Amino acid sequence: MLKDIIDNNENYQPGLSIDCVIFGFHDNQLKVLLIKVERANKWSLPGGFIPVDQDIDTAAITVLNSRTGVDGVFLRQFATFGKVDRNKQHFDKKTLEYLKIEEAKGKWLMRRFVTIGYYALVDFSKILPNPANRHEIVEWIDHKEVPELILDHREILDKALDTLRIELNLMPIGYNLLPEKFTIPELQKLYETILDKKLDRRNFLRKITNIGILTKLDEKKSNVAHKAPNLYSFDKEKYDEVLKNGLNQGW
Amino acid sequence: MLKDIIDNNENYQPGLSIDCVIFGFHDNQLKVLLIKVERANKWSLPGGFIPVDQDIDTAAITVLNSRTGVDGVFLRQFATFGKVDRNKQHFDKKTLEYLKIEEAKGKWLMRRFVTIGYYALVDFSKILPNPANRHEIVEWIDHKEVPELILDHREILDKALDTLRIELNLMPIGYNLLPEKFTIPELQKLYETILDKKLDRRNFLRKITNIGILTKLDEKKSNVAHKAPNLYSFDKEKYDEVLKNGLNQGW
DNA sequence: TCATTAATGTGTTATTATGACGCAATGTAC
DNA sequence: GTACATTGCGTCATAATAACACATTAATGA
Repeated sequence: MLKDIIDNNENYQPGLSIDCVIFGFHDNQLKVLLIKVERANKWSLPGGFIPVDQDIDTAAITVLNSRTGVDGVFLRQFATFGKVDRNKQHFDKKTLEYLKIEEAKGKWLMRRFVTIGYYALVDFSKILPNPANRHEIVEWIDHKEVPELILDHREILDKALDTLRIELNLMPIGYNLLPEKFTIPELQKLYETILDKKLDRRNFLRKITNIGILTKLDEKKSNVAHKAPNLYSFDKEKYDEVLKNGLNQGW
Repeated sequence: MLKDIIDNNENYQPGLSIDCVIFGFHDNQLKVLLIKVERANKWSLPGGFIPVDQDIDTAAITVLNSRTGVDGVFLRQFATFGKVDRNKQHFDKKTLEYLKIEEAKGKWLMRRFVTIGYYALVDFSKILPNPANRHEIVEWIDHKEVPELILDHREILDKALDTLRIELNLMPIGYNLLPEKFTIPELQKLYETILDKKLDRRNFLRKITNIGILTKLDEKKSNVAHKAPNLYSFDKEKYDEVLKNGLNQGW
């Protein structure tokens, strides 16, 4: 893996990487897919390098796909991070020794790196977190309980969430985060979780249905306490149309 | 210049550049600062490389500052462009010969480049376009009359304008694009130019004043045909506050 | 069985924001 | 002076939003 890349580092863009913030939604919680390598004591965002013969968007899809197995999902570039010392001393001599990387080749890793941030929205239920190898742990972690991350990954994660919050006002969200059939309260919880604030049930219903991207199904959710809520699905055609044109016109 | 960078290319991030879309406003037109080198037949965005010991934001400021002489202006990263072939065959052998760059060193330039896009809003009246050398032309060009650009610079420019249009709905714009004292009709023209659509005079006044970022001055614009419009200035404190918190809450 | 409870579904009202205008005021040009 | 273009201020109908009341539903347990 990493060693293969180092050994063939001329096939990759030097000093440039990709990090993905992969969001999922489960148990009314916003989850983030994080990775921990055996030896490390901190978690990190799934990332990767950019083959010289691949578009950066393609490289991002590869990163996402290798960890989640899904493709065709919502994936968007949101920012590029390039503080001078952002990866200072990340790969020290000891780590290189441990990874059995020659010092000469290790220099490729030790140089200053700029990273391009992407965020993805995926259907939690369809994902089986997929470790790249047996030395790696991949896990969904509640975004409110994210532990200390390596480098500036915390900053990257925060910026991704900020972007998602802003984009919530510009486009519909949910198609990639919820199962095919869902209830309005579930969709509302998703919005509330992302925005980290309570919304009025009745006003939410009116606003979300007025957008015209929902199809009310002739079916109720089963096995629930209390009144069974109606099931809905997204009208993909209208959803994509709104995605393209945006929600609010503003001026 | 370029030759100095190539000769000391180990001091710069390889395969990574910065391009700036610098917007100004003059004669009720949105202008873009473009560059043409003597030998080239196409215009390009002002750009530069990233010293290994500089944050990318700092490098962007350097690019902007070197062409316009101003600093402390609005400068924002908006996207990173990394199609595989975006700079394919941009520097060919002939060009390298012309620039008196040895073939070995020229390889640094010929590799695949990813570029980070920044856009800036500057006060047209305060800027003296500043060529980096005598082989270079720097000019303000009406955004509606931008000629063919090199590489994917057209795409970069379009994306910058798209971003600006979206951000117009999220934050106040004008502080960096207009002189200190301005009239409401001038501000409206700015909005209309950016959005490329007509706005109702009276509704615009109401909406823009309701934001609470304008100070009505006890002064009218002089030397104008017809009724003299009142002068306004931005209340910087409130302006910055709204900039930070955003305009629309949406949900 | 049936009241309790905690959800969902639907509707109402007051307030605010928006879009589409009317009209008077101002200052230049003739 | 009058014509004219532009600014400044206001009105009105409509739409969007926030706050809230009440009926409905289904599981629970006395």
